[in-house]
Amino acid sequence: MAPATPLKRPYAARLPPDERRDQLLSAALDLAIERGFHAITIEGVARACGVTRPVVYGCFADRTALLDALVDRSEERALSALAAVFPDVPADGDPTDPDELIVAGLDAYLRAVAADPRTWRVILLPPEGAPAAMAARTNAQRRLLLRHLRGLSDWGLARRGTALDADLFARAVFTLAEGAARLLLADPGRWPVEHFTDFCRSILVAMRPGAPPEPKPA
Amino acid sequence: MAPATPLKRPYAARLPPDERRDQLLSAALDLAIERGFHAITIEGVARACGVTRPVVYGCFADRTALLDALVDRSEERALSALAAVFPDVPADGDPTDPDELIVAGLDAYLRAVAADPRTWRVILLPPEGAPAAMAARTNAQRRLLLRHLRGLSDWGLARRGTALDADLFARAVFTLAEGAARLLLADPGRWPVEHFTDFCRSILVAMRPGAPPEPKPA
DNA sequence: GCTCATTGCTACATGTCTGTAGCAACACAG
DNA sequence: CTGTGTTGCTACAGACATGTAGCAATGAGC
Repeated sequence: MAPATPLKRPYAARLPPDERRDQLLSAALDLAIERGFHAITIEGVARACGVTRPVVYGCFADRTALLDALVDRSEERALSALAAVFPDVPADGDPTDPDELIVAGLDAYLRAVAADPRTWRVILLPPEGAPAAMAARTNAQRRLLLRHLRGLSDWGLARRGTALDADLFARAVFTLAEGAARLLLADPGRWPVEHFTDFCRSILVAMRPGAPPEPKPA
Repeated sequence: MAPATPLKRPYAARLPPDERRDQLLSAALDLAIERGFHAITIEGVARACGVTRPVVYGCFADRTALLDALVDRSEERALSALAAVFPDVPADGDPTDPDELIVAGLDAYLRAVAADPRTWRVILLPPEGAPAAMAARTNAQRRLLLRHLRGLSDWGLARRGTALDADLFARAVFTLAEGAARLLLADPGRWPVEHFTDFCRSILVAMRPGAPPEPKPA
């Protein structure tokens, strides 16, 4: 009989290894987001690409290598987005307003998250079954980021003349920013970014020291 | 030969079903905390109690039922702890200071978490492989709690004369409280509870409407 | 059109966990 | 000490995912 009814599988289109690799990673990410990481099975990823298991093993040594590659890619994307978001600690004479620095940073961060939700979902709202290695790596990056925010806080609180624990302040800002990002991801469309930045600005304004001290002693 | 060397298994002590059930659940919780939920395997739980698999099946219909029971127990414990923490919305004439209400609530919450870390760890720092059903249930409870906090915020912000979005304020307080609790759990001993309550009080004091420059940015 | 390196497929062997059936040890009542 | 019900054990069968070996289809270059 002619192969008019290729019941099993219609011999998938051939792809060069690099493209296949990318395609498989994207499919794996979709599976993780929609049905959890435990749904990232060799068979599952292969099916999602209309391909059989040995094809996956052609691109990744084993399931662990696939997951590692997925985490690598997400981390890479997130970090490159973050690099554009966070300002350096301003120099001594810099006239930048600390409050506006925070608001601008929050705005940029939230827009970056909204612009690439698939990547940030995996980081901020880890789907079921996320590998421990991934949590470890995102937490390591969080610590680095926190260190940077701590530097900014030292500078900003001093400049503002606000007497607050800089460590906890940095952590609070970070926690709230991630919380806002989670709301954005969980319910896109409901929360315009300005909703959060306006709120942030209101709080900072409310916290303005009523009688501002001397701007700088030299 | 005498059974001097019971190589395989020394016939575990017999327990009535209720006690066995509790023991199995505790062992499962330990496994989840130490090695992730995927380590909760029938065999693993049984071994941890010095028992064989059919004993587990005597107490739970299957693995899913075991996990459900574990989630039930955690939820129950957490909710009964929370019930003692959160105050009702004060009546109209009540002279309670809103800021002190927040600080006292935070204090009580953090102490409740510190008093039962195994329960709260599972909720606030879900180990690897946590079942989606569990996340769904804790999130449902979070929504309820948030509703209550929203009521308190409406009252407190009005009474204080602070013009802030009550919904976001409630969410912010909740997010920060959970963040503080996570720090407590992740690194017990490093963070005295007063560290957080003092910081919280400092912020609220700084936000006292002493000299609000302009209420709204046109 | 043929050749041949490349890409994908079928089929197998293995390991780990689940869930069940039927037997064996214990301990308490009398 | 002996019966009897309860609790635990050994042993089996099946599901599902992994990872591998060897064959088959494809299509670009001559």
